[in-house]
Amino acid sequence: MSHDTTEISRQLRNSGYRVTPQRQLILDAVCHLGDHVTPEAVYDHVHRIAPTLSRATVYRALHFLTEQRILAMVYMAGGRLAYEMAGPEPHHHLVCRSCDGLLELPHSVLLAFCRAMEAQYDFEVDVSHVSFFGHCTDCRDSAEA
Amino acid sequence: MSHDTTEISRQLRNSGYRVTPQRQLILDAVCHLGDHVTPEAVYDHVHRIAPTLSRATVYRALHFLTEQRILAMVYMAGGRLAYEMAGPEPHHHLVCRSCDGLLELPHSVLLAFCRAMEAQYDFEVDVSHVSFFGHCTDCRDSAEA
DNA sequence: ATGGATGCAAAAGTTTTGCAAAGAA
DNA sequence: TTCTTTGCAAAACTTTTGCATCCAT
Repeated sequence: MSHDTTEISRQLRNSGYRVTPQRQLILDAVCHLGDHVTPEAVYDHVHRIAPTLSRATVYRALHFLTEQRILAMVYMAGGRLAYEMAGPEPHHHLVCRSCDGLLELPHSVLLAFCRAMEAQYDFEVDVSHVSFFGHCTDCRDSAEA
Repeated sequence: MSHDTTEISRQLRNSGYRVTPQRQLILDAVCHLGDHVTPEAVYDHVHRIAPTLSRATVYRALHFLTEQRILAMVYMAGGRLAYEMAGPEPHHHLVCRSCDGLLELPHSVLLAFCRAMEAQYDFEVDVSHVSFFGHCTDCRDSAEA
């Protein structure tokens, strides 16, 4: 996924925050590394480009960009956290416990379910991101062998 | 929830594992502490009863008992892991991001959804436990105020 | 120039591991 | 007796924090 640097910069500046080279590098890294990027992977990537960029800055930027809804947190198998670009439309993941691979799930498949939870349990499901864990075709096939 | 000590002991011994006082204490603790028990909470609890029981033993026992399907892992808000007794019937949780409270969801409400994932995406959702995050009635009400 | 952001280093928190000793079967 | 499990301590990891400095605006 790509991102609109100009638009994001404007959004941040309008809110009184600053667009620093570090934040841009970190955002580019998440963008470039894909779907479910761990803080450590981001650090490895940006640190090669900017050796003084510290882990603290990576963690702070990931939190910050998530708060600004530019990134979204993704729950991986084993309770680990990762990040990805937050699209305008929420989407969800089927996470394979064996290979850690992700399948994207359009938001529509969850809508009915969420409404049911609301009605039956008076609970507002956070639809910004949901992960389901399990096993993908490939891993099931190799397990059967 | 309570547990059948005799039955569990037999199961473990039949598989060649040992039933130690530590494992019994840890299992009792999870049982007693309820629905979503963190390793640290287990440690605090058992350590008061058996001061030499170490954190390492708690972690090892939790992993072990989960592998034996006597406990189940529960994903909490913020990516933290917790444990609970694994009932014969899988069940699921609505986890409130504000108060960390849990609502139990019967397995039946997920069955249709899982079957759809299987059919549409060829992905076998692990139905042993699923967590949905969001906000419960109480927290929504207080947020509105 | 101002105040938000960074870098460093240290601390805090969590989970894992090696190995000798203990103890369940 | 045998072999799993424990306890301790140390290590490995992950994430957070204080504070002086830097720099985007």
